[in-house]
Amino acid sequence: MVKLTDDAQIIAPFLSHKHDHGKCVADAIAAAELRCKKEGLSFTPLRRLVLELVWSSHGPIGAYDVLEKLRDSRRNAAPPTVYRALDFLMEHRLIHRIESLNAYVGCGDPSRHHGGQFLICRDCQAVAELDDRAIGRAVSRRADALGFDVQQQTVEVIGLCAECSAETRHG
Amino acid sequence: MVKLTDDAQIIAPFLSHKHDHGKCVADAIAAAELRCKKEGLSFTPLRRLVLELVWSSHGPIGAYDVLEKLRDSRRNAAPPTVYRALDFLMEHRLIHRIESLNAYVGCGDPSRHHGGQFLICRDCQAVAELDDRAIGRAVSRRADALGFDVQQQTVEVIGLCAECSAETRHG
DNA sequence: TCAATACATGATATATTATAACATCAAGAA
DNA sequence: TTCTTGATGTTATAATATATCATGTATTGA
Repeated sequence: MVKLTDDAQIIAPFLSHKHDHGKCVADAIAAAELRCKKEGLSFTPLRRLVLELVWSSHGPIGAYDVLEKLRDSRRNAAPPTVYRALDFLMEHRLIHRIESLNAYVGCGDPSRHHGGQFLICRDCQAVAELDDRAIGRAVSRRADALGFDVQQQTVEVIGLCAECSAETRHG
Repeated sequence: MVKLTDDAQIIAPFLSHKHDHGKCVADAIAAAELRCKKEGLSFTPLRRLVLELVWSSHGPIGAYDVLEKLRDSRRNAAPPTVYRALDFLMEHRLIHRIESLNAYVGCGDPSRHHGGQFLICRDCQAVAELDDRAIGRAVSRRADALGFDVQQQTVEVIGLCAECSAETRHG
């Protein structure tokens, strides 16, 4: 996790297109395991596997793509199998849903409570997850002024990540 | 349109649950007509009708609900009929899509360019559309810091509007 | 005016995403 | 053990969205 100021943190940064992804996945699973243990959650083999599959793409992945991968090991897995596991993982904030893509992405830091803010690269599909309180506060301030009781914030920014943006400019 | 500060405007406020909605729709259509004329856009009867239907609910409405209403006057309308009209209206910012609801809502002020920020009431489905530059700027600042080239911002806040929130508290 | 063109719509089929409903199984509590 | 609860299996279907090709209509430019 990269600390920018007291106020803004990058929960999951954009990564070089060729980072050590095996380690990413392993770390994420370990963190999830830890948190489930702490909170007495039932981190079953299925849920663990689905979490691995979501992480395996290291980008937003659709439920049916997860299902396809899941079928490598569980031949008759059906949509509810996947959606139930995804629901569990979302409920306990181990993954996030990207509304504008109908897709799911691993949470970069399940140990902390944070509003999901995402930068999504249109080119390489990479996602950076932020926790920028300046953003959250700007939203809350306006909502408060209108007497609106905020339950959930969705902030999704589509564009080009630095790496892809550079590639585009240079040919 | 309500001006809050130099910086933040409510494009479309929460309205009392019983406001004069006929006027709302009429105003929206008139504004759309004006803008299409100015920009030489083809505001066909179908597109106009779909825009009216989207406004008629004065809240987010699904494509298939629009389709159902459309069939009152166009018996064999099919999904592409609606989706094409919705695409046109979105492209020209006469309506917005609420990603977290898979639904569409009339744009409160098509004459100005603005990032869509929405407060969505979970209870009464009302939507307030904002253009709060503090929010937009907070997002842009962070994106810039990461070299991210922003193309589109989606900010959707789910919760309870003041009216529903009061009802909840008082029984 | 007429053909050529481009845009808009009609019509059919199908893809993609998500949930309902009910059956079965497995683990722990009474 | 039996009961209960939560997790998963299984089948069916709902809800949302797009592809494709045919047809119609408005403009425009020769």
